[in-house]
Amino acid sequence: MTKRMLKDALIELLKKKDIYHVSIRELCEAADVNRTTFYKYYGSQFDLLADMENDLLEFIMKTIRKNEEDAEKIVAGVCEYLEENLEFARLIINNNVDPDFAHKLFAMDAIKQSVYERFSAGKSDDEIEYIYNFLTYGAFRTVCAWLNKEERESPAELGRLISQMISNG
Amino acid sequence: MTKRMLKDALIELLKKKDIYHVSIRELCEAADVNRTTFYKYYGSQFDLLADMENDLLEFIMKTIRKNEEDAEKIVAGVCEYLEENLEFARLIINNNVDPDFAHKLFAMDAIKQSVYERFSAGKSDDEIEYIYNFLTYGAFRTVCAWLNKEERESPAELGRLISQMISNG
DNA sequence: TATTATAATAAACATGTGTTGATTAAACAA
DNA sequence: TTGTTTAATCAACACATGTTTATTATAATA
Repeated sequence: MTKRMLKDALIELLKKKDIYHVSIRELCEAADVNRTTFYKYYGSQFDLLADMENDLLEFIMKTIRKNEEDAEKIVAGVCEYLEENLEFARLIINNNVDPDFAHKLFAMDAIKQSVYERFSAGKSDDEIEYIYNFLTYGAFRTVCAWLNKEERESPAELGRLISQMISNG
Repeated sequence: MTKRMLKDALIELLKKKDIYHVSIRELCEAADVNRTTFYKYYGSQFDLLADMENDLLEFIMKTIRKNEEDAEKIVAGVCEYLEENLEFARLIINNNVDPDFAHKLFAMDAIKQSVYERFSAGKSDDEIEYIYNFLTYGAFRTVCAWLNKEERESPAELGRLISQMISNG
């Protein structure tokens, strides 16, 4: 598949330079794909990276949905997968092409629900929405910091820490 | 000043299209600045935008540092300024050129200190660092959501809400 | 005033971008 | 096999990018 070759080539190139300095020409050359073909699928390097981001998201969603128990288990599950694909995950996270990636990663019913259950008492819808935003992005950033560390706690431990922060402790 | 003209021109262009579709040629034309001159100062559109981001940060820091009291007042102060420059602030926030913008915005001693005072008991340095990350990015995202709303609460109210979320309530 | 840094312009060049229209290759059903 | 559809290539195009080298304004200073 052509798309696969382009993605693989981009991963290689991103080890040497950041996304802004990857030219479409060299990308196509590395992937051995015609430049016209690239434009048939993507509009830019960023588009391609965004597509790879979605691959990651989809895979995580599939992996996770089996055991949608509580927030702690979900976060731990996500982290486990991210750690298994450490290089790629770091690459996606640190190139932040999509400002809504955090939202997509943690916008799961199970999490939203647990936020509502925990915090909805006596709060307006607007306030709850703020809280939900606050928590998902806080959690996301925590996961990023964790991923970029060399000596990481276990995914389970981080899940515990984050769910503790969410319900505060 | 040449830089000023480039910045003003970019603001105008960003009202019509996003940063990826602003060409340096048209930018220079709009600013009435030679293209070579542009490259003397900046490497790309993104560079220019990042510089504008720093302007915003610096101004906020100057405005805020007078009354570095508690987290609530600081957040309220930041929001107040952002609201006064609503168009520009939205533009910067929604174009997220710098993934560390959140950190820069809230990485103030007063905030860090209040996090430490509130949460350091019985926690390792690593944990505290996670918490600090969690809270600053959560707060940042909340401010973003607030800024993008049409009918916003007052800055003081948001400051209250965020400081509540930080110390949990 | 003449002198000397500094900022901005201008022309030009090789390379990258995004799009077109025409051609070839591969896959598959009739 | 043939014909048909779809994917990929190729050549060529106008335009943008990033850099260089030389030239002209515009200051500030002696």
